[in-house]
This record gives sequence, C-alpha cells and structure tokens, in this order.
Amino acid sequence: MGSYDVKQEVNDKYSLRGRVFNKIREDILSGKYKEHEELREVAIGEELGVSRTPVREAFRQLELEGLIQIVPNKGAYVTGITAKDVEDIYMIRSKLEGLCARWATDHITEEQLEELEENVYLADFHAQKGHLDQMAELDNRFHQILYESCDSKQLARLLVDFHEYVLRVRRKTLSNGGRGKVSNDEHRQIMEAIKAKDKDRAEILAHEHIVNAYDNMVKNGLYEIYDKAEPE
Amino acid sequence: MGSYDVKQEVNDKYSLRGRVFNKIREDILSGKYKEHEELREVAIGEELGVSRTPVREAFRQLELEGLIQIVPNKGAYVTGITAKDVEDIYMIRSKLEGLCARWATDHITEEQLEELEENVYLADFHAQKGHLDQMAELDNRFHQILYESCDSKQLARLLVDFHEYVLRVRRKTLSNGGRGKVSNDEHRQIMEAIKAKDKDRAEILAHEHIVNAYDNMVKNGLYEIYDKAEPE
DNA sequence: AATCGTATGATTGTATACAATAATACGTAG
DNA sequence: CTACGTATTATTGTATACAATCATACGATT
Repeated sequence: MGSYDVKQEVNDKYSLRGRVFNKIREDILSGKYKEHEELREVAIGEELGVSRTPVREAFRQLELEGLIQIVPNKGAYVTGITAKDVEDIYMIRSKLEGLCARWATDHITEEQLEELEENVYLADFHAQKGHLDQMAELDNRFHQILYESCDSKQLARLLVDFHEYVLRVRRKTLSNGGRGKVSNDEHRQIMEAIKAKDKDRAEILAHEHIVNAYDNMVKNGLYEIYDKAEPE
Repeated sequence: MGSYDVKQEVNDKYSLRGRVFNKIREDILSGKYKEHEELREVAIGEELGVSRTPVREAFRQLELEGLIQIVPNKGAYVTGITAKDVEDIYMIRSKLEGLCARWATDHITEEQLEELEENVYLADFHAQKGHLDQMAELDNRFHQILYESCDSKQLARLLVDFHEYVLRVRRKTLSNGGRGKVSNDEHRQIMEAIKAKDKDRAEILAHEHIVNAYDNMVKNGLYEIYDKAEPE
C-alpha cells in the first residue's frame, strides 16, 4: 500500500549522469560552491573526471531545480537565496506539509505509523542527551515517513525537493539547541493526531509545525547570511 | 513593485536550446506525443533541424518537469498522467492558489487590480456570447495576474508550472460550456475580496475555485481518457 | 518445436571538435 | 590621459564521432 521510493527516481544515482548531477547538487547544498559563484563546465568536468557533456546536462537540470541560473553564452551561477525566498518557501511548505499530514492520516500503514512512534520516542531520548546529529537525522526521517505515507507521488516529489532545498538554510538552525525538544513535541502531537485518524488536526498541527520552525529561525537570526536584496 | 516576468525566465525562448525545449514541451502538452510514446533523439532533432545535443539537454529538463521519463540506455517516454495525479495536482494547486490570492491581496498594484476587474467584466461579456476561446484566454490571464501580483518568485514559479501542466487536461474541460459563467462569477468574488483587502476571504475563495473546477471536471467525466492505474 | 546463444542493428551515453559569443587586454587616436 | 576600436583569449553552444548498451533476428542445438 501507499509506499514508494521517495528518493530521486529520476536521476538514478548509479548512472554517470546521475552521479554528476547529485555531486554538483550536493556541493551547492553543502555550501562548497558559494552563492553567485560561477561554475565552469570544464573545471567541474575535470574534477569529476568526465567531459563537458554530462556536466552540461546536469546544469540544465540544476537550473530547473532553481539551484543555479544559466545566462546564455555567459555561464552558470549559483543562485542566491534571499531572505524572502526562505520565507516564501517555508510558507509554501507549511501548506503542503499540512496537506501531506492530512493525506497520510488516510493512507498510512501500520508499519509506517509504528516507525513514526518509534521515531518520536527515540528523538525524545536524544533530545535529553543533547545528541544533535541524531536529532537532525530523526527529524529528517520523520518528515520523510510522512512524505512516503501520504500516498501521492506528486506531493512527495514537491516536498522532498523543498526539504532538500531548505537544507541549505536548516543546516545552520539545527545546531541551535533550544528547539530540538519543542520540535519533537510537535512531532508527537502530529503523530498522535494521525494515529487518532483526525485529519483536520493533523493538517493544522503539521502546518503550524513548519511555521514555528520558521519563526524560530527568524527569532535566532539564523539566515542573515543570505542576501537581503534581490541578487542583481 | 511586486511584478516580474512570470513566464519562463529559465529557458529563454530565443536561444536554440530554449526553442527546442519549449517545442517538445508544447508538443507533449498539446497531445501531439501521446502518453507512453517513445521519443527518439535523432528523430526529434531532425524535425527541429538540430543535432542530438540540444535535444538531449531538453530531455533532461523535461524529465525533471515530470513530462517525460528517461530510462537509462533505453529511451525517453512521455509520462502517463493518472487520474490520481490529476486529483493530487488539483488539490495541491488549490492550496497554493489560496496562498497566492492571500499574498496578492497585500501586494497587488493598482494597475493589476484594474486589469483584474477588466478581465472579469470582459469575461462576463464573452460568457454571454458563448465565446469559448476568449473565455479560456481570459481565464488564463486572470490567474496569471494573480501569480504576478503575489510578489513571490517561488510561488509564481510553482503555480505557472502546475497551471501549464494541467493544461493537458484542461484543454478538454474548457470546451464544456456550463462552467464558464460560474467560474467567472468565482473570479469576480475573488477579485472583490482582494479589492476589499480581505485576505482570508480571498484565500478561501481562490482555494474553493480550484476545488470546484476539479469537481466539475470529475462530474463531467472529462479525464477518463487517462490511465486509471499506475503506468507500469 | 523450443530454447539458448550469437550476431547484427539501432539507440543512447560520452568525448571531442568546431563555431559563436562574450570578456579582456592592448594599442592607437584624440 | 581618456576613449574607442581591434585582437586575443576564454567559455559556452552545437555538431559529430566513437563507445557502450539494449533489442531483435537468426541459426544451431537439444
């Protein structure tokens, strides 16, 4: 029942092209390539040991994903994420995560629900111990389970994209200790709403969960590193 | 203020690559290439008078847009849209159109609001006359104005994508006379809510507008042409 | 007759060669 | 010294050549 691989069916990691794509993508997300940095086809090709062709194809896809911007006959540049972009994305995500939780309430399997419970309890433990890495891992997994159990390829694809996109920012915020516990409490409430088959409540809680995450981020001023204004 | 070109900034139509991409895309959307049809690089290249290279790059992008599916070393196939895909996309869109109307309420300019009013009145006229083509055109434009006036690149990009995606289906439903008038009445209500700066109402109305459009489509059984089951 | 294996052809994947465009540096004219 | 124009170089855009993979057909073997 409602469960398929949410991770990149497109661009299988084991083809050359897939590897090139994922590598460049990862390098942008991880911050190796800075904002507005120009990416040269030959340089990246040499680094990965391939010719320009696969690199160019990867560029076209990265452009569509919004990670780079290609200006014809000039070059490819890492897109700058503005503060407004971050806000917009979080607001959009909040709506979609709500919808996802609603649908998950209807379509989640026993196994998935159990993993969700387990996730919450485990995260509680790590929160007490202050294990930030495990917390981050469990947080990712929690949302991923929801994406898988909403039983919608379309929605899952969108949310996975946004989730990874937002990692560029979130990578900084999770090291901020305070919210870990609170965030997991919200996870628990969402999980319990789903368990109780209360779609409306699940949707509202999941929606608020993202809004809260954003508010927390803003409060801590964790995204000031990004452009205030539109990049040119 | 809040107004930039919502139409494909990516893939400028005037580069070769952009033209190739848009042409293939259009041919899929228009139904020239049927579902599950295999697209061969050389054949399409010859048809457009270009080599395989630009075609391949376009393919990679179309894959990411979800219009085709590339299986490594085999070929590119037009993706099948299932009935569930259509439903999911409409539900997702309904949420996002709601958000868009909310934001548009805050950021719309005088000029945009005026064009919105004009649009509604004009559409009323054409509805009475039964001018289906003009109705469709005005409907597109109505939503486009909202995308432009929501003042969010991120949201606008998503909605434009979905809107065009959904055209594959909608192309059939607009020829169905009944809803034209009702749809435009809903447009008017949305426009008036925005004019009155009532975000909550604008959001709800825009949301319901899409849900209604979907319900109408289902009622008329206009998407039975699509796969009932997952394509393989 | 059925099945397996091999050979052949078609198609995609990758690399390279060539063309077009843009950026830079330099030299000359004012 | 500045400004303009030209030459040079670097980089992208496109086409083509070659390699790898897959599908098909045919024939041999059981």
